[in-house]
Amino acid sequence: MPKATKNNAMHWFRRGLRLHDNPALVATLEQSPTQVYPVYVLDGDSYEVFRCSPLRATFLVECLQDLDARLRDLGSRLYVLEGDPVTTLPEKWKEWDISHISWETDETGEPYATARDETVLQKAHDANIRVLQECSETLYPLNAYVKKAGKKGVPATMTGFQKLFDSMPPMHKVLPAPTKEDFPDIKTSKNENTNTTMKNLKDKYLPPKKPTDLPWPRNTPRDQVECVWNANDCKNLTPVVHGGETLALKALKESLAKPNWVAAFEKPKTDPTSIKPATTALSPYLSWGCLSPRQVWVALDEALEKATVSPSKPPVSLHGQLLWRDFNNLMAHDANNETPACWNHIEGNKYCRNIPWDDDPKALEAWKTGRTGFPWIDACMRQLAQEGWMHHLGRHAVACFLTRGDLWQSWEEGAKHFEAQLLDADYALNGFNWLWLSCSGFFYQYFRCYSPVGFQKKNDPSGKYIRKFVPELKNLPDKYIYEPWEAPASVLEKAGVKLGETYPRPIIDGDHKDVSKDNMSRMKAAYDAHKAEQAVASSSKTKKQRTSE
DNA sequence: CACACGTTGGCTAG
DNA sequence: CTAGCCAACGTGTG
Repeated sequence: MPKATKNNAMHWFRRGLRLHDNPALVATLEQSPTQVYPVYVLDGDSYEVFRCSPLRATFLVECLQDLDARLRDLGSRLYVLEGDPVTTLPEKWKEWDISHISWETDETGEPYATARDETVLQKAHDANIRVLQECSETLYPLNAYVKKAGKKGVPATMTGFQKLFDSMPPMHKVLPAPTKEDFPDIKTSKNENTNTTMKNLKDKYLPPKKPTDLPWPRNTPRDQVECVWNANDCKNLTPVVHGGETLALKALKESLAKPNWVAAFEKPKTDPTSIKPATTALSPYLSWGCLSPRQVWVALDEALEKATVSPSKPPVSLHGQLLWRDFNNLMAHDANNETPACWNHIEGNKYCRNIPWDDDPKALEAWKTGRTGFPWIDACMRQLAQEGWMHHLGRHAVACFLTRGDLWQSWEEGAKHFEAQLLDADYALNGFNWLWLSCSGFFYQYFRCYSPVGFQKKNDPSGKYIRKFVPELKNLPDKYIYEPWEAPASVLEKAGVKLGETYPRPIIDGDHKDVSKDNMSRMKAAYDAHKAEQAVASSSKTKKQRTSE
């Protein structure tokens, strides 16, 4: 029998945990491979798993289970490997006689993924394996924005980004999910070897069943892992959404079922104290890639066609939310392009002002655990722990409180906690929003400060949101639900609240008004110092230019 | 150099 | 419910 040219494909899922609009997967199938191995590598050191709460772990497990089920519907399956992709993948290339591999490009410059992909690329080259990479994490490839922006560089304001976006050519069309016919049919395959291999793998490399099946980071001592938990911590959690492409597509359909709601959507006007999310809550699906942003974009277009009210516009509209996402990704890409690995750090981040934050582990811990003594802040933080989600404006309030507003703690610490806890934790978006809220970058009006007391009284005067997530306060009368320390002793007693025992007194020294005023002058000083630094830098630059002339 | 503007502040007066 | 002030940021445009 003549030896056929080998043509075995591997598609490596990382983010992009979906079949629809997956150009890298399609590119692999277009090679008409004899066999296809869709793989996912469980990697404790990856950005997604390194800091991973039980809720995030559960979500990932659900995504992988769903992906496997959807592939099985097409006569294929998912192979879940474990360990460092840099060594695990090459082992399987050899074992499975792979000739080409595909994956969705990570363009954000997230340091772990960037180094990992460079190594895998090199090893594939050495092993004579063809690599097919496609961009589908954003509406346009980030590189396409960079090219279009040209010499003057990418815009660092949303207005500028919107102009750039409007100048882009038509968007790449949404690719449908592959069908059964796109996958090789094992049953009719005449290749004996392939059939035997597939049979031998039948009970191997199955997706994880529970969150505790996920690996811990390989190179970090257990006590230094950011988020340590066990099976017990997985009980009684109520995730805002469950993982997987199937549920993602269903949620998308349901979100857009009311065209007039879509058209009228204005993000700042949605209610953070709603018990059921007042927004679409599609962000976890976009973050893990269960949903394609282009798919959402097109679905929004279709919904708007059916609307009878005039549509809101970016940046507050639903389309606008996708623009923010691309903009944030572009900023991360640009920051990391110049000084690698800086985006979720202060050090070396060209978009971040260095503000001399305090370091108070007790304050940080109180914030993380929802025990600051400010019921609205604590309710938000406890919703995060309970559901893996909180409304965008809640995130604003707690981020402001932790940093420039009250506690004066570094946004890096807040960002790490969000990365561990949020189902939608996203490298680019999380970094951008912490820069914004702490007034370290992109937003500078530090005199606009959220009140941890009054901010949501307008939406929720009776404090039903607080009563749900901070149940030890649930019997307080409306008048004191946002500020229990103002309540007379008799009222507290009647509600069963003992301040300092059943619920903390406010963590800050004095009134929020006074503390935030003081912090504003600290911001002013930090900004002045920054200005002075800039002046020195630019004058030394001018000098250099003169000397070189 | 002046001025408008910036996804989503708080507060008070009317 | 709205307007205007608070004290006053940086960026982009003319």
